[in-house]
Amino acid sequence: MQSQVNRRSARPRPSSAVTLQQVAQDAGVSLATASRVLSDSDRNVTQELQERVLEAAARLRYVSNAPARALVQSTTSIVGLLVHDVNDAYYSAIAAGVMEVARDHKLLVMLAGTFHEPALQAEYVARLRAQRARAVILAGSGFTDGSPALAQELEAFAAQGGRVTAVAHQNLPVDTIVPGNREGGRAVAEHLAGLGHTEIGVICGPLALVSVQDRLHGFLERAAELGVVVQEHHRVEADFTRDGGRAAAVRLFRRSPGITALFALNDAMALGALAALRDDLGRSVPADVSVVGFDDLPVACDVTPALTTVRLPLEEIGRRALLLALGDATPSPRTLAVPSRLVVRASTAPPPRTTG
Amino acid sequence: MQSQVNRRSARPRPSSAVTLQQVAQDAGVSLATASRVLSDSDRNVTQELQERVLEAAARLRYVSNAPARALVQSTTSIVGLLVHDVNDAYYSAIAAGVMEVARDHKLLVMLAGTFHEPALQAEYVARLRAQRARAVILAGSGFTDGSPALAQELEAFAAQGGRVTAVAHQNLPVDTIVPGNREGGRAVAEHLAGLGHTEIGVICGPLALVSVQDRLHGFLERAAELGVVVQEHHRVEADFTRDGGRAAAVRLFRRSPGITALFALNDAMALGALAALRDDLGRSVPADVSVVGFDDLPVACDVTPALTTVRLPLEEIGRRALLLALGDATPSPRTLAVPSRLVVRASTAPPPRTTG
DNA sequence: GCACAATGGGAAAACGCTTTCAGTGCGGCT
DNA sequence: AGCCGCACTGAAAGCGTTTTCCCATTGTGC
Repeated sequence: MQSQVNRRSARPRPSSAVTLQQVAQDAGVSLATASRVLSDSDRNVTQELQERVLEAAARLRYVSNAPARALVQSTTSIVGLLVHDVNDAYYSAIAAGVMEVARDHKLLVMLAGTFHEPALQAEYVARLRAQRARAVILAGSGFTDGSPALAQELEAFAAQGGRVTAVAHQNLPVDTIVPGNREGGRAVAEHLAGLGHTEIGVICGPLALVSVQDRLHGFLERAAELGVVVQEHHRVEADFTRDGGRAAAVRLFRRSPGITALFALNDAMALGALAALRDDLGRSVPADVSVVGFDDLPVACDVTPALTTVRLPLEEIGRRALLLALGDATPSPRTLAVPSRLVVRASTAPPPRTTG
Repeated sequence: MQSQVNRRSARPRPSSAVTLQQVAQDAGVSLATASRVLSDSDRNVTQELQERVLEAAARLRYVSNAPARALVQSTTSIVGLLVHDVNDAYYSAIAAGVMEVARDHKLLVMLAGTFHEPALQAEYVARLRAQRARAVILAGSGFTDGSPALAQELEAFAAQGGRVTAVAHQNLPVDTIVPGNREGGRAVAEHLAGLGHTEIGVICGPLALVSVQDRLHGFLERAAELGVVVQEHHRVEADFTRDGGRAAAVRLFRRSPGITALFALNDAMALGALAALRDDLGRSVPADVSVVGFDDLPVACDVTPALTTVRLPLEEIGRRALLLALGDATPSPRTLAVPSRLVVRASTAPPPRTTG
């Protein structure tokens, strides 16, 4: 007895949406003709009929049913954008670049926040596959162990004709953008070593992240080349966030008070470190301790002292990522290197004299 | 003779996507049964068949064709989110709230950046209507003159069964979230007047924006009540950005050097003003000039001095906006007030003694 | 003036799915 | 034992498009 009620009330809606059929009727033409007028087909339609259809469509405020269209064409104008955290300036910047290209190409962007859960990442790719999205952009850095579930989903997506671009991922058989992480790490090492620092602390993000690994290894590599050894206990792993950076800085200085320079593997953590040095540790920057970040988020030049950091052209990365996915599929997978650049500001200086 | 060939080769792509038909075949059941198993219908299917279908689906990595599904159900799990600028922390925060609720409700979010062009706003609503989106959230503040094109599109969208929530809009016949803009403005007036400021400059965003108007009027209203008159030439209109705020601050102080407090109508502009005071005007904050912002973006506590501002619970606004759109449609349109709160930090202090 | 190509319009098929409707086999009741 | 009803499966209709196929009409060359 309840099934009746349920079934009725479950019926979604009258859905009074205007259909092409109605437009055709209103214009006094066939369905086929109306379709030809409104969906820039290559078939010609008489001026006269064309106008009648256009007018009817405008009058009825007709917009074509995208799902129906997608069904018959088996493609859509949707692209997916996967990020770890929507409310992170790093991803906002990338997203801005993506949106720009999307606007120019009349594409719709589906934004998916994975909330740092790897499982959600694969799930979203599956859903995007279900949507028959044209492309997916993995903006968030990948994990060094390469999640197999994600790889499988991407494979299925590609098999279906979807395009994929990954940013800072490893071992994924898709077009990949390689930001100058390693190179940026090297530049930081050079800068700090050049200033005369020898006791350098490093605040890492999750070591499982590809970009963390690249930045760290670039840094260690170049530091070693320059004769600066970063001791194991001068490195701490932290959340890739402001709070993570703050806590890590405190931990690090409690352990090794002699540190004169701090390299945080992204700006968010550097901001936290700055706060910790100022509020928790009472050290002044750059007089007592130099601080370097990574990414060059807009905030970097608004803090005091302005943060020395490595600039990654994030919007450009977003643009390139989508463009790559929109380009020829033939010589795939390709990789595209995007260079980074050290930006020296006020947060770095030579180490204090070892007053004795 | 050619028709044979054409029919095969004209098909857009092999589109090797797995269909439900194939799953059914693989499982040795009918299309209907497979559908019932995979689309949580209310009909029962034998344990045995259920397993066979599930197994086949997993083996073939089947995901249902969302457009096809949308076509028959005439609804989707898509919600649209319209913002003015993707790369603006204000919208990132709202978006984060929206994404959170979207994740919990298994919805897909289409993010549309209008790049401050009102025309794009209406166009995106139309495209979202074409997509049969379930709801649209207008996160960007509306214009006081209420764009008629947008209103029309929204009406059409609603007529089709779509839900709409607007944030800080006026005269739109849709559910609306009213952030405590006016109230926040009042709190700022009280704070500054209480400190003893009488020469207060205001850096406004575009006056056509509803939220700018609300913040400004709340401020002026309360200031007047407390006997503080903000002269016309102490108010400047600027871009709602950091650079806009910076330029405006310079302009304002050139014109009226006697100002002892500055109220920027959002944090981005306040940041610019801080930079201008420090780098261009050589005034110290808060000793010479007090500065107040609005929004309480995460940066606000990272700048020096930390910014006194009005906190708007942006993520909460995002969550509420989507929840509102997902709720009952019956008692619509509704309005939901979200309170703001003054957060006093280090950028405000009593005015300097009028040294004579 | 007539076969023939070219042009443009309309009927109908197909896209992949959900859901209705009609069936089939089975157990329980009188 | 026969019938009804129950529980399930499968065939088929339809969602709103695009696109094919076919037809009618017109213009063209001999």
